[in-house]
Amino acid sequence: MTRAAKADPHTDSDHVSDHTLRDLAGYNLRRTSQIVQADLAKTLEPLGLRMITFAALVLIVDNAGVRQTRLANALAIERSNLVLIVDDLEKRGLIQRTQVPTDRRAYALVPTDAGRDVYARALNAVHAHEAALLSNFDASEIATLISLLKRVEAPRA
Amino acid sequence: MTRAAKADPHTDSDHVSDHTLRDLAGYNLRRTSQIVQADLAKTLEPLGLRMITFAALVLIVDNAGVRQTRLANALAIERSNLVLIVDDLEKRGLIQRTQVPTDRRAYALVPTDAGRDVYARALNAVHAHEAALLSNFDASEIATLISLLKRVEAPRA
DNA sequence: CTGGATTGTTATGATCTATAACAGTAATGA
DNA sequence: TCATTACTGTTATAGATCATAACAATCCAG
Repeated sequence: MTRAAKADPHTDSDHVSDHTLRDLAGYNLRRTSQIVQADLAKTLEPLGLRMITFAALVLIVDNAGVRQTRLANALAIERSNLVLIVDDLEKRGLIQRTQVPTDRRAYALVPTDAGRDVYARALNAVHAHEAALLSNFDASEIATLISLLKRVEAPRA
Repeated sequence: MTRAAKADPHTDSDHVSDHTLRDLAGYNLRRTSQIVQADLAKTLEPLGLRMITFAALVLIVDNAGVRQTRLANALAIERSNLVLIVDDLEKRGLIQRTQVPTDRRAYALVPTDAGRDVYARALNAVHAHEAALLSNFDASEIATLISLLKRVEAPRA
């Protein structure tokens, strides 16, 4: 047996009270997000995708022809950090950088058939993951959670 | 004027649709958490605290005498990473590593008066920050948000 | 046409995190 | 008792993540 079974009622030495932190939305947000992201990463790993790579692929499929700067804005990451992500997607044949006729600086990002296929499979995996993650939530609770999260974010948009 | 005022109704080239991602709890969690953490960091910066250092200080004040391994568990970080955090708090005179009579390997972490003072001021700042962050939420909505976040996390505890 | 802005890119440093290894100490069980 | 095992704090290290600055090529406004 591990140390978990230890019980020593006359001392609280193995209980750390974190109620002060747990009353803070920010702390709960941080903790919950950490857990969910770690879990999601495991879900996407078999598909060879990281969270941010998956998100980029989704936006490229849903917005064929999008350019990198706009994609970076939508993902709330720096243009410079998007470069390697797009490189990765392109090297694996999931998207292509195509010329924009009206602007020779820019690339229009378009998905390949393989990209659309991985998109579909990844999305299924993520949806299954979320269903498992939120198995003790009903539909309205999930909607409430997402709605509240968006509202926290919204005033800054 | 910046580029923001541009409007070109016959093309959606400056609108990136992210509804697929926005339907995912995990993605919203990630985005919201990023924003809140960045904001919280700014709140704590004037006090010389990082998020995790603040959290550690709170737990040490609320659980005087706690040992490092238990503190790391409560914060969900590695023992090794806690060392520098505790070093920092100790160097700045906010806590002390004191000997545990019954176990010469371990240190009992106790706050100093200065530590309790910074704790109080930091907590006030964070509470004010959260009030501003959630200014368009009523009390019950905040409670709901925190409760839902805890429930996502709970099955893994 | 020219100066300023934008696009994608590279390089770089800061921060954060997980892992492995270690010495010292404690606990366990034969 | 003593030998093995487990735990504590620590150090070192490598990976991931992220923001910033600088750059050439290109576009745009006056």
